[in-house]
Amino acid sequence: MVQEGIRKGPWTEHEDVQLVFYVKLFGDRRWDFVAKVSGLKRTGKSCRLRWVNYLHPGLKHGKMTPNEERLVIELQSKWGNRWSRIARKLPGRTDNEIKNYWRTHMRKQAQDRKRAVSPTPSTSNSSSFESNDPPVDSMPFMETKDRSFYDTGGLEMLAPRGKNTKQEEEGIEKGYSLDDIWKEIPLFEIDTTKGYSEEGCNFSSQTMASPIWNYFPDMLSMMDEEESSVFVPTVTGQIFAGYEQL
DNA sequence: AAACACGTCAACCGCATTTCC
DNA sequence: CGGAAATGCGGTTGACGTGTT
Repeated sequence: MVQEGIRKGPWTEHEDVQLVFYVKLFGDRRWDFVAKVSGLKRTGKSCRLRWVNYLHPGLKHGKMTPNEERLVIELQSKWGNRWSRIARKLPGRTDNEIKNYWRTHMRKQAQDRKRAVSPTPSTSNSSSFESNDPPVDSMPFMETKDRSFYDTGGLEMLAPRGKNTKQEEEGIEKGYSLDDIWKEIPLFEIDTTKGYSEEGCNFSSQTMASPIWNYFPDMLSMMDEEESSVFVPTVTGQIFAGYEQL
């Protein structure tokens, strides 16, 4: 699959919209297929990454809470750099995010250590949590099943999680600019009178991190039927008029 | 106000693992 | 069962934003 003209670098808003749309249609498993069918000049790999790290509904985009930070540190000391595994214990956080956090954390720590070449080497080890903290498994917000949370596998994600409300608030506090971005996506050209009305949209900011979902409320409920291929030409034709590369 | 240093984050790359035929 | 393709994971990099001098 040597695709010519593969795009790299930052994703545009339009690409995001397009990707979300097609992931909703075909699920988040067949990335090569999604990449091809969407007309995005991206590799399946790249699409997956974008989805997992940025577009997936339920992602938290704000700063890590102290609890999360603690958990990351503890789990890292327990499991090492198994970022995706650690991420599974932190709903709404991605392995990439955690990895990034850890790097920053370690750098800071290294600097601190350098500075304070400590006279009291009393267990100022990399993991100051090793002994004192309660077992991770007993922590309250570890309810995620072992399955990766960004494993939407289709429709499951649509069920309200009802867990993120608080974090959403925190996200807002951080000036979560995605909202703004999404609002400007020229997608509203979708004729909302044709079945994409805003009523009936249960998702809203409560459960969905990405406002993109507001644009596809009804479509989301159609996702079960993977074979919505009939749906594709019509709807996408409307939405992405001028972008069809199918 | 400009230059520099530092931190953060998105995205790429290569390798490993899993799935499919 | 073996090979090819797809997917997942972890390491790394580069761009950008912010703080400091």
